[in-house]
Amino acid sequence: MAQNASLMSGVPELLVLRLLSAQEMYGYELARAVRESTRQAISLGEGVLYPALHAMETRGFVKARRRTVSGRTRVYYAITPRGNRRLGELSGEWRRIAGGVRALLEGT
Amino acid sequence: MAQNASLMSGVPELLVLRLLSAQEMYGYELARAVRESTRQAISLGEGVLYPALHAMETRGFVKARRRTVSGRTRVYYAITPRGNRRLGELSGEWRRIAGGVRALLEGT
DNA sequence: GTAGTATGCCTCGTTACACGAGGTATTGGA
DNA sequence: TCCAATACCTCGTGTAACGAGGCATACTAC
Repeated sequence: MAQNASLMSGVPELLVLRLLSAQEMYGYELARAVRESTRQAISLGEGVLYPALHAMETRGFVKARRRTVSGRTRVYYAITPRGNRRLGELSGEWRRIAGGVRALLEGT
Repeated sequence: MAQNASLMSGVPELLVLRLLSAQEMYGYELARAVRESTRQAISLGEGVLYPALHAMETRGFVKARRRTVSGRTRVYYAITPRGNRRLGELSGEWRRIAGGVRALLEGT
């Protein structure tokens, strides 16, 4: 699936935070969840997902917790209160932008 | 109005092409039209608009035509066939992305 | 046994682009 | 005479998506 950098900006963070607001998840699981929840419309490459997660951790939006399951190391991420606020901001922005684009595209 | 770079990527080009697909317009006019058509949701700064127009001209999506009106020089832009194809692609991408985001946000 | 696929994490370099700040110039109204 | 609106432009900065590459383990099929 051809991703379009120039239309995806900010979206990965929004999607990840939204998924984590429902439950703790690990990276690989998040990748799958994004594909499924967007009905294959969006797929986050690992070169996008992992750096995004690290950045969000640095900024205090998520908290990481390593855990080994059947010989494999997973890094589980949980959303923080700060991350929840961020999610609120981002989804507000998204609604504003998406609403504006839709208004213009459908033009009166 | 605080613009959010990380959610706007690719959007300016899409909006401008869509407006030009209805009629020829000049830069300043486009800026106003974007604000109005998006119901003040989106405002393209000149540092975004003009470089975007130049890039689109270079890529053959629009054609520029200078015209002096009452002592002021305006640069009118018209969409090209190539630009129309580009518009089709971009709006398809947008629908895909926006649909995916909406599906995930509203999630079950 | 061993080859291939799925799981699971990571980083680096490139490219693209939004944005603010700054610059120039003319017109017209207070 | 000053200031807002019109109308164009560029440069530098910062952010972020993306592909390609790398590492390692588990499981399944041949």
